[in-house]
Amino acid sequence: MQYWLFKSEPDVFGWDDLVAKGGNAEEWNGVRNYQARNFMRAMKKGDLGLFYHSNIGKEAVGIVEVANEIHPDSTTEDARWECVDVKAVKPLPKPVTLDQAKAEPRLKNMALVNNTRLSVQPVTAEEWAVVMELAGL
DNA sequence: GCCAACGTTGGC
DNA sequence: GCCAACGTTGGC
Repeated sequence: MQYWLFKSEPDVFGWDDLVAKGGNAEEWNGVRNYQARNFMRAMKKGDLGLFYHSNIGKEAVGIVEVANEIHPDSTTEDARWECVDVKAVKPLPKPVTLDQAKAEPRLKNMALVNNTRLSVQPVTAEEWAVVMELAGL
């Protein structure tokens, strides 16, 4: 069981959009970065992830689950690009902001803090536990 | 809206 | 295989 973080601009596709799928899986397409794709390749069905809003909000707002493992990205003909499917699990009672993550010493090594441009990234079990604590779970 | 960081592309 | 040019992301 691994933990991940998925970034999305909420004005393009936000947490509310995923929740609106009613628990159905949504293709996490549009990733055009090898590092991010490689992380998706490593994902297993049932892995959990944070849903993070970039630009607007800059906070983790919900928990998602990997519903389907890596497969071709339906939005491109380019076979290099693959993606997983995710579904909404539950919202965070208290969203965890980027500022909070930066201010929290136990999260100082998070990719979210150090590698801002990486749109799909791993989260350690320790970091996950801290985020859950900050989120009120 | 700007800019820094970073990744990719393409000429040599 | 190097590196300059360019494009994109995302915080501010």
